Amino acid sequence: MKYMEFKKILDSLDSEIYREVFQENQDNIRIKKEKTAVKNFEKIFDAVFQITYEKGFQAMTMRDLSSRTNMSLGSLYAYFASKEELLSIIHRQGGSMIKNVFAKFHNPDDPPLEQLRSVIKVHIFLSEASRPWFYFTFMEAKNLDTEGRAAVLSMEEHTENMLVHILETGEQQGVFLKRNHLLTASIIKAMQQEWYLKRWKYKKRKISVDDYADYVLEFTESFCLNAEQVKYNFPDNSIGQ
Amino acid sequence: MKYMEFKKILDSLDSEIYREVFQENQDNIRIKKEKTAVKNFEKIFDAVFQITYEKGFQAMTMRDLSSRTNMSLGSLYAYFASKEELLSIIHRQGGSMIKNVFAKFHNPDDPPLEQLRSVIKVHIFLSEASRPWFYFTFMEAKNLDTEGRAAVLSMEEHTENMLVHILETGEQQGVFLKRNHLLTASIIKAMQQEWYLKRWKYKKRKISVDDYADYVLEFTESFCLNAEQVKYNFPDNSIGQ
DNA sequence: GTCTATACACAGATAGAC
DNA sequence: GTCTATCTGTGTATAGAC
Repeated sequence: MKYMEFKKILDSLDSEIYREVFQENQDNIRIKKEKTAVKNFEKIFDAVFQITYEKGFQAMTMRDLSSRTNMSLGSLYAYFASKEELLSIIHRQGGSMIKNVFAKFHNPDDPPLEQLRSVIKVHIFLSEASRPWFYFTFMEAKNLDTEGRAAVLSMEEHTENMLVHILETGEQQGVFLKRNHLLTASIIKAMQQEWYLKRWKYKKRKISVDDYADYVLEFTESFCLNAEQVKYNFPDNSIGQ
Repeated sequence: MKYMEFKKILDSLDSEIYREVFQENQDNIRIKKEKTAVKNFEKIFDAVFQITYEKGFQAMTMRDLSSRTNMSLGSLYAYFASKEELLSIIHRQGGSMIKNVFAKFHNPDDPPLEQLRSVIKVHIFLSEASRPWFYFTFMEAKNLDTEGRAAVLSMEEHTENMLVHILETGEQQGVFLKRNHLLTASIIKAMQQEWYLKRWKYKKRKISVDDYADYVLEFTESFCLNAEQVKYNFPDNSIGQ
């Protein structure tokens, strides 16, 4: 799968996000018209991502946010009760979106090698499509309350466990080598993270997200794959699609 | 090399750091006695690292710092002119320390494979020994002024170029495979970074820094090493020490 | 729903006694 | 060198007109 295909499928879901934000917080905000709320939540979120990328959430003042959105302070507070709640809304919303996408693209009945490739690619592609959110979550997690931090950690563990399970199944089937699968999973996650934390670097070097994902796959497979078994299953050079 | 050996060598240099901080900033601070300054700079730096790890530098107030160090606000301002200058001092000092250590442990005349192993290990070991500083630099880099950010980036490029050079030399000698060495270097850096960004995770799982460094090496070598050439050079199983 | 004006708290920083 | 007390700016948040 290439990034463009992924993006197309994703976009068909994407428009729902801000409607969800409105509906989930309907009781706590003063805005009643869905159309207005959706339009402005999008504007607010985008501005938060921009400013936070430049100087961090703590350093962002409500006046920064006001001037970037062209909304007054008073208006902003009609959409959320406090700066801290805004942080919490962004986190919650992003988290639920991520989970949905993963569930949609993951098929536990595929053979392990295919699952491994798919999980790695989907994670990198998703972090490309929603880079502001991934970056934001990583950098601002420490500003969350206890509950929020727990949610971030549980997500981290969830994706790691997914990888471990795939690697173990593959090992049992003789496709993957015997390794410390938990450590392998952590290192794969580190490579995925690299993409959204340092994207400016790859942009400068004209490395596309497809290039990067393929390289991560190659790196990972050279370590995990049982070469004998693979030769047996794929006698021609169809490996790597 | 094991972490313990590395740490012993490092400690013999380490005691100098706070004396350097004093001497380099002697003109800008009101404290005149070296002994007092050194003792308190150490206390201040440690407190900053602790608090920043919990909530970030922006969110740290001078009053937080005051109560954590048991020094009054007035006293603190005898050691630096402003909160921003404190940030700058910490960054500058750490940067110069890192460069010294790298220079001390890197021998460009060693064979490429040995250099690769050494650079990877030294980086991980150093980030273990000075984890608060590495973590601080990564998370707080965006709060620096233009000059400071440029320094961080140049350090990042410096270590990456070191790796690229080693991989190229090795390829020419037939020890390493032909790869996109710049991408390989970036991914190695991502694996190194994982250690100091997520150290709590490995502590929980009882993975030591030696375990982790060895795993990174194994991972990297399975991708980079030219298996034929290695067999030729090391007919027995002495590989990996 | 959005605005301006403002309350109130708390941050960084300094003065000056000891 | 260190302290307490205090100044001053700026941040979050709200009240109330439109």
